[in-house]
Amino acid sequence: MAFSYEHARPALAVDCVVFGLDDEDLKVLLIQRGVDPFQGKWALPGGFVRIDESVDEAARRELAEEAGITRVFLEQLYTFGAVARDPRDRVVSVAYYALVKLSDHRVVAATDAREAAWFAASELPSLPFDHDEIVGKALARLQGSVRYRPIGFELLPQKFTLTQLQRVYETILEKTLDKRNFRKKVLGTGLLLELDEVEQDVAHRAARLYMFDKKRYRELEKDGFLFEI
Amino acid sequence: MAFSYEHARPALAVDCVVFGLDDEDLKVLLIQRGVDPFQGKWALPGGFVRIDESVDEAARRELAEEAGITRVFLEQLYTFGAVARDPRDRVVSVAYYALVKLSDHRVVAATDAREAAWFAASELPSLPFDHDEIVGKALARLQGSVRYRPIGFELLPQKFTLTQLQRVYETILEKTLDKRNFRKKVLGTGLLLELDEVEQDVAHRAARLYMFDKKRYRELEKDGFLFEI
DNA sequence: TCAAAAGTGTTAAAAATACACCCATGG
DNA sequence: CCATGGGTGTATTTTTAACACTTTTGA
Repeated sequence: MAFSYEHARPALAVDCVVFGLDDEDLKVLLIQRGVDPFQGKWALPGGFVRIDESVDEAARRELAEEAGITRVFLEQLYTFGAVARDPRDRVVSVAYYALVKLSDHRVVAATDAREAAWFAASELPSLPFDHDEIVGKALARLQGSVRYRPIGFELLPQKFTLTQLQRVYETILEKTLDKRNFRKKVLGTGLLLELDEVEQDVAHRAARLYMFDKKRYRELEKDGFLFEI
Repeated sequence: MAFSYEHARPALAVDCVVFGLDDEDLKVLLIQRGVDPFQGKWALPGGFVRIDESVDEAARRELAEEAGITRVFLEQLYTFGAVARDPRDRVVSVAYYALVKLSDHRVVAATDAREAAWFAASELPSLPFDHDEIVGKALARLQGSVRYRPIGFELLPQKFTLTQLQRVYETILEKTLDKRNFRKKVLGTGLLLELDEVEQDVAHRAARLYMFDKKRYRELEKDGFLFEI
């Protein structure tokens, strides 16, 4: 079956920059390409947009198919439309970035026999197409967004310590923060629920656990409240 | 001549939200559609991406063709990819927003006999496709960007008074600002060149003219300087 | 009892805000 | 001479930044 159009059409693809955070650093998920061009090379997960799905749906589908990742924070990043960004065909790609709780996705499901693996964002191999540029833009967006929107929580388990949260910000912003000032500020937002629980199995005083109060955030947001760290 | 592909492909279009500022308010440029669907209705300027041009180039070309607008600030906004956003065909649209000096484009060149006109952003007619949503997103982006990036100047003549600049911010942010504090802040950026000129033909004391120091901004930007009003 | 991280307040500096009058110009 | 907008400084409040020790816990 073939499809015919009066004018030539670019192919339309999606690519996803998936971020995760572990004890060491910020990670990006890469997939070993199963097809040419660049077969065997590490690249961003992605694929072509089908005719009967939205572009957003395509991004979610590719994440699920290629990495077994579902129900994550996913947001459109930028559309890359240079004529020669793909050496074979004209392909325009809508890039997305995702934030996942690494604890949930430590073992990446490489579904169709393709390898998937986490790489430190600061030590990525050189990537095919314009994927280096896409990752660069995603990092910049992440750094810009994390201070003004409550998305840092997406990288942590549902229950987390304030020190873990501080590490999220320090890792993304690439600078150290003052512990007391940080706590003052995040608790000052009124968006952290203090739980009657502490972390388990640590070889020192156990820290209190908190949750992000998403419901309250949505209410405040309606009234024009701006999150800021 | 027809083009045939193994898989069905969405058509790829661009749409542009062009902002201008006059004495009254913030304006958006609309074009009367020359073709179906929605022939005769006011809509955003735009059109299909050609196979041999980048998406950015397509946006600039459409602006030039449909409105005679060239050499303006133009930036990608968001890609709209819902399946049914166009009632006839599957069309994914990469939206852009542009800022123009209305003084330069007061008379819009309606090239191919189609009408073009400026509408107050707050009183737009209801637009076809998802163009209402696109304009909404463009306004939100403009409001978010104007405080952190020196783009307000794009709406003014090269030489402007501080009162004109203040009006840019007041109009976009939809709130009044204190004159003394505003001046303190913009002059404090060190990015305004004070000229030895004043405005002409006003029935009161003539205000001093300033220019944005783009060269100096680019230097400071390299060193991590962040513009902020 | 030691190591390791949790938890906690105050002070100083900087930035943001509120606020009102005189000045220059053209009509 | 008057109407119109141009231009200017200070005091207060709020926000941010700097900074160090005691507590808890498990090994």
